Amino acid sequence: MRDFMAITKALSDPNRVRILLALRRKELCVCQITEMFGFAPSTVSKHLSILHHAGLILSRKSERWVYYRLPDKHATIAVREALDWVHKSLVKTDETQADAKKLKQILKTDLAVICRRQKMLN
Amino acid sequence: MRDFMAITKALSDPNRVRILLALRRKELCVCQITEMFGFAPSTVSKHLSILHHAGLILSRKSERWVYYRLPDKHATIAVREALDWVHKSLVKTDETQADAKKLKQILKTDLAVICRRQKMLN
DNA sequence: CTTTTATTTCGTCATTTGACGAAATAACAT
DNA sequence: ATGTTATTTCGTCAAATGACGAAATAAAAG
Repeated sequence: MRDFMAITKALSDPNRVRILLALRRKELCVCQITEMFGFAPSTVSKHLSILHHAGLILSRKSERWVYYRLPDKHATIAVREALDWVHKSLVKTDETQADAKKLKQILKTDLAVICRRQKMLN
Repeated sequence: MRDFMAITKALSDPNRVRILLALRRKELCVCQITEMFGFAPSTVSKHLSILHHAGLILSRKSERWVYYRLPDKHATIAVREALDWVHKSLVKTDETQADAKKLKQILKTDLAVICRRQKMLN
C-alpha cells in the first residue's frame, strides 16, 4: 500500500505526469526538463525526486549532468503498469503532442548552451 | 488530461483507494462505508463525490439509501484500466484483507441498525 | 587546489487538501 | 401535510503541497 500510494501521489500532479511522458523517447537531464517547463531548477529537482522515490524514474550521472529515464524490465509490476497506463491514456492528447514538439526543439540545442542560458536569467 | 488528472487525484488518497477496494464485491451505501472507516458522514460523502466525479464509481438511490458501486463496461478505458491496476496491485495486501474482514461483519448487520447506531453517537 | 557548474536541500509562502460539525436538502414514513 | 432520516453542502481549521530563491553539495574544469 505504501509503495502504491507513492506512485499515485507522484501521478497526482500534472507536471510530473508531463515529465514522465517527456521521458518516453529519451533520457533527459534536469536542465533540459527545466528548460521545457520554465520552472525553477529546484522545483524540477523536487518533482524528479518524488518520481524517483516512487520508482517511476531512474537516474544516472554522466559528465556534468544528471540524467533521468524511465525504468526497464526490472521495475515493479505496479510501476510498469502505471507507466503503461499513463502512456496509453495520454500519448494522443494535444498537450502531450505540444510538449513533444517543444522537447524536439530543446534536443536540437547543445546541453551546455541550455545551462548557460538558464544561468543568465538570474 | 483533465479527465486523467481527475482519476490520479482521486487515487492519491489512501482512504479513497480503500473505498474502491471495498466496493469490488458489492455495492455499498454511505452509512456502511462510514461505519467501516469511522469517519464523519460528511467526510465519506466528500470522498465519494471525488471518486464519482472521476468516473471511478456510480451511484443509485433506493429506498432511504444512496448506493455506490464500481462502473461496468460503459466506463472509459482510462477508468477501467485504473481500477484494474488498483485491484491487481492491492488485493493481496494485508490491509485490504483486513478491510474485507471488517466489511464482512458490517454486511451481516441490517442497514437501518447501522444508521441508527451512527445517529446515537451524536 | 581553486573555481565553476549542475543539481539538491532548506526555509518560506500561498494554495489545496482532508478532516469535522452545523445547516441544508431530498426522499421516505407516518 | 408533517416529521424523520440519509446524504450532501458549507464554513472552518490544521496539515500537506507546490512554487520560489538562497545556500549547500559534489563533481568537473581550470
